[in-house]
Amino acid sequence: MSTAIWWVRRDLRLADNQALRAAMAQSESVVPVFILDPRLLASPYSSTQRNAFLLAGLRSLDQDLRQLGSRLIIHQGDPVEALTILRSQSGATAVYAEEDISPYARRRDARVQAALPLILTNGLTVHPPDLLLKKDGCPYTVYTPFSKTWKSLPRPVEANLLSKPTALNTPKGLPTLPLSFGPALSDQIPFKPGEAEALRRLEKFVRSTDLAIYQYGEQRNRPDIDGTSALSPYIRFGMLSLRRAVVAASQAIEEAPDKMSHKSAETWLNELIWREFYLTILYHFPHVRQRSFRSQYDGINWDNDTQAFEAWCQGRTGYPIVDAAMRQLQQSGWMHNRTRMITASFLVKDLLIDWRWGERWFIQHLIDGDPASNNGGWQWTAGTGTDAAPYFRIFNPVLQSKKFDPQGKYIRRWLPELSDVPDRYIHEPWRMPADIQIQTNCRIGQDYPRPIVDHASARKRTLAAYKLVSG
DNA sequence: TTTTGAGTTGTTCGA
DNA sequence: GTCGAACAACTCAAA
Repeated sequence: MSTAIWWVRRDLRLADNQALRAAMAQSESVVPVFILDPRLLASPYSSTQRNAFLLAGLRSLDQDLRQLGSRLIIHQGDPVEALTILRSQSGATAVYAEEDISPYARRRDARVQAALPLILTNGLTVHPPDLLLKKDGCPYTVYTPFSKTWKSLPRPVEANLLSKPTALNTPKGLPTLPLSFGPALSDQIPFKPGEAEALRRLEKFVRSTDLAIYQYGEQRNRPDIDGTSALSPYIRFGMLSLRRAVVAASQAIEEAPDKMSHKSAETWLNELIWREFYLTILYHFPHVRQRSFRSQYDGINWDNDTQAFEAWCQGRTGYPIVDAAMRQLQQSGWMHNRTRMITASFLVKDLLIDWRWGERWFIQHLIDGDPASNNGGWQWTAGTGTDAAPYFRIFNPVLQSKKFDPQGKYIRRWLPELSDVPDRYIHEPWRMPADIQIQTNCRIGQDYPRPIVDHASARKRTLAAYKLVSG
């Protein structure tokens, strides 16, 4: 009887899993394995809560596998060694895995491929990154033409998605580690791990009676409203395939009742394509993890004030929208997309701190932290990346706050010390007269920090620093 | 090869 | 208070 190993990495799902499908097609018996790679778990880019989410996700996958008569094998250690051991224990003839594109993953897979019969399948992206190219054969570096070509290619349809396997034959008696170890997921993390939860959320977003996907265009920018799909942690770990999300988006676009709804659903699809764009960029330009995509910006003379950086990390800059967002990140492991841009712009352009410092802090705290999207977002904000914001486009944290959190609901949720501050001063509490500061228990400089920089002068300093290297 | 049109997410200033 | 222009030219993709 032939046996194959299904090596789970960031595809913690049974439905629409091309690696699992390939393993099942080639073998009567399949061994699902996850390898806890100490190099990843202890990396300076790892996050305790993201690791906890992963481990909880593995427990959930193990439960799903038990229902099929199988189970998830856990190994700890170097992947080449672990797979070699597992191969001799199980008598497997091949290892199947979904291709990953990060520089570390590709080096690791090349090492495994040199030692073992490893077969990589597509599935992380809808269109493989080495196939979606310009007519001259080079990769796209601008989003709009990339997305046009992406949309011109055949779209996945529901019928083509593999339904969940109904049974999985796995050899018995393989040694495994218990999944009870490791950090626990904090109760403050508003994401329940697992494939079932991912699908429930997707259904709710695209089909619920409140038509969330059809209001996405307007509501997605409001951190005070639950207007986003909040699917990013699930897509990050493959509890939901990008392909399945695209199918849902395409159906919603087709069935849209009016023009605005149509546009909204199209906007959400574009967000999925942005994810694919940045995965493709990292695949073709791995140097972006170390340096600016546009090399002239490596010469920026950053201020890199460690005290200012610490204030930003801890949410003590004195700008409420920035501080609320940074506390949301630390407490809940997630941050709204609009405030990711606001806080990133503040770090880079108000504090003149190297975008890589912020990139690292985000990846150390985000449950959905993904090297490709995180790097793409930071380089976009810093103006150093592909298709980046022009460097003179500097967010004004007060205007952004007034525009996207008009009543200060988001601010008050994450900054209880500002809960009694009147609406009039909620976006810039340092303007409060002294008597109101006392009445509302919010003395600036004591209960809540004074702004650590003046936006107008910080803006001028940054424009000058960028101008020096651009041109 | 040269040319042409276009490019996620803004802000500030002055009329 | 509202509006358009300036920010600053540059790179990319495709004809």
